[in-house]
Amino acid sequence: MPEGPSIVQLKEIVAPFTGRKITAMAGNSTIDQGRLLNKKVLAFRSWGKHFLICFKGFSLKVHFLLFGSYLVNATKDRPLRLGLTFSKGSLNFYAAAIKFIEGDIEGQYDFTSDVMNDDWNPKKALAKLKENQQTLVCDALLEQEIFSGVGNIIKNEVLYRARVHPLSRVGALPAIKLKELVRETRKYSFEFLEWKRQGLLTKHWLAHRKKTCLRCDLLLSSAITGTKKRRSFFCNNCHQLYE
DNA sequence: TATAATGTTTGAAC
DNA sequence: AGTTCAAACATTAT
Repeated sequence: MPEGPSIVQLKEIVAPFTGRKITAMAGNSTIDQGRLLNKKVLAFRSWGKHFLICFKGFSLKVHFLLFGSYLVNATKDRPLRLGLTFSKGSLNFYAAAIKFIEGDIEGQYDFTSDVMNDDWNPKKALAKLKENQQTLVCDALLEQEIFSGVGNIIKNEVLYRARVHPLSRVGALPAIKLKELVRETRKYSFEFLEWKRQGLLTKHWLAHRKKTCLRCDLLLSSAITGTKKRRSFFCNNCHQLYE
């Protein structure tokens, strides 16, 4: 359930718990759960795929990895990782990686690299890309220090829209194409969020897990690509390979 | 029902 | 000592 936009949606869903005190904790998380008792949530924040629950002096970082999930005011038949009970309602995490972060969140995260953040800085992303000339674009898009929050779906959809072959070298892309990639990554991430809210995300996939190219009507290629070894879907006809 | 998948960290092996 | 790689984790739609 990861990728940045899904975490932004989670923030929206739990917003009513802001300012609430935790009255009980449960679950198999090995963190010092007692520390959370009677603590008031100051804010829910996020950085890429990191979901952050901020308290005075520390924060709780929740990462959903590949299979993590959450339920609000509900439980399911799976081992509970961490359950937070508020005076009115509860927030339950399953199969997530959870840790404390000490001190103020500011300074520990560079929010200008988060594609969903108001402080997102496309120029910085572009500059970082230019420092990675040899990197394949399929890897570069998944680089959290450059595009925090981008996952495999966003990668595939952005490359399809920009018509860039996943095995292209960053350094081989014309400057204008590189800019387009950065712009499209931000744009698609917000479309992802909107479609996710509507429950129509998968309906709008153009490339990810698709079999045929909507532009060419040809079969899409599906291959594990890059050093990150994640699957890419691309059309050998309309995705341009820059090398 | 077997498989693949919206992901990252860790520690062994080169 | 730097780099690569498999393992581990853990769930569910297709």
